Amino acid sequence: MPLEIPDVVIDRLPVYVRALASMERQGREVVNSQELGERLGVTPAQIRKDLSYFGRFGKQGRGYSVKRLLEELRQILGLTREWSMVLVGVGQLGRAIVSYAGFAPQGFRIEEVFDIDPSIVGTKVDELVVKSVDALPEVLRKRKVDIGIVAVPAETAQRVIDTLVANGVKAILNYAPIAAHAPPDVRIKDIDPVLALQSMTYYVKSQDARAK
Amino acid sequence: MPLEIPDVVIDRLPVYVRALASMERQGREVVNSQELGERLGVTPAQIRKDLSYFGRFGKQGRGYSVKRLLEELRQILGLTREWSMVLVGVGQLGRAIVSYAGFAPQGFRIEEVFDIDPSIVGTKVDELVVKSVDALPEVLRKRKVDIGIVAVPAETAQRVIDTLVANGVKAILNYAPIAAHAPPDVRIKDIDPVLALQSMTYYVKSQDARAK
DNA sequence: GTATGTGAACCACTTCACAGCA
DNA sequence: TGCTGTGAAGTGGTTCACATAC
Repeated sequence: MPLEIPDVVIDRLPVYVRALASMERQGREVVNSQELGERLGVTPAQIRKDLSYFGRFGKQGRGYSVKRLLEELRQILGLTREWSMVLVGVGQLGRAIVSYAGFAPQGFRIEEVFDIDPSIVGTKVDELVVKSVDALPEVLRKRKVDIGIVAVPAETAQRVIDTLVANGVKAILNYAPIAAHAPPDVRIKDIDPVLALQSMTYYVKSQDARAK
Repeated sequence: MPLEIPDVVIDRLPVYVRALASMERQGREVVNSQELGERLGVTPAQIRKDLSYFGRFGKQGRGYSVKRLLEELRQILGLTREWSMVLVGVGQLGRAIVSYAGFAPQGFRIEEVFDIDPSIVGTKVDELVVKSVDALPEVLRKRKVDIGIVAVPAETAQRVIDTLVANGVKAILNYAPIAAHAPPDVRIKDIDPVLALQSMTYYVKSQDARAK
């Protein structure tokens, strides 16, 4: 229905969901844009505008029903169902991702894991038997896989992404330190703590200089 | 010198650095904004404009010296020195962060690790003896610590951040799933794969719907 | 001839401010 | 009365396009 919703808006919705879920657990029934904004470091107008892209979920003079808004946003984002993922790259990083406890409670399941190293293939990681990357295309064709997680070294990351894309994966979570390329209908999100650090240093460096 | 440089520009510089470093390793001497842009999925004008905030590093008709530009950007970002970090939270995630091989080569060193759990305090993680969070303020006052990494559960994350801030830490890498609060002179970057996944589902969900 | 550096034009997102509804 | 929803205004970042320099 809504045809031109900015990406930044979509990126904020999960943040709202997280806050609302927390409030719901605390038994809160109603919240207004003012309070939600303070909690999230966002202006109230921003929140209202964001929500207005999708409908009218509030009640004037009252605010938003926490439960209702949470349900609506989950619906909008597609968080009411399970999402199946495959992980490629079972090194240290890959192992950490498999055992990360944050995915499952939110409905994200790693269902298969792959690696290129023959000495790893066949071993178990957290209940999952590591398969060869050679088997990746076949598995992608057989199973319905929603999301690919890439945790291979930089050199092979683009190739892995190409394979995922070629076999119909439309969403990729990329931990490799590369600027990944993919067609516009494929979403890629990068997780790169080093880039995050390297931009923060700019500001800290400036502050140091000023302090002197 | 830098009048009003947008945060987004600063965020892109490390990406340029990474690409240039890769090109330097490959022996490339010169690059123009066109090619760099294609490599990174950014418009050439964007690159030129970004760089123009800091100086004139190119040569008309030729492009940029890879070596020179790399040096300049590293200087600007403060990547020519080592940065000392502390990690708070030595659970599964924290351990993975300590052993992450990507930090050290870029000059980011985890020098101390802390946890609240008495059964973990005193044990070793990758050469580092885990200290009690109670000792965190003292350590921060004694040692010069540039960056704090937060890998504790959501419930305690804000408290940890407050402690870091109260003791002079100006940059925080936050892995906890919360909207962290800090004064404006403290930079916080969040690493949250779940938020990344939860926004991608929006688009994949839409595509699925369209495909039917 | 070729690619940079940059003011100006453009575009996108954010914030304002207020009408409208509970 | 209080807070939402939303056009309109404002802000900030991106892209254009060309003078400039090699």
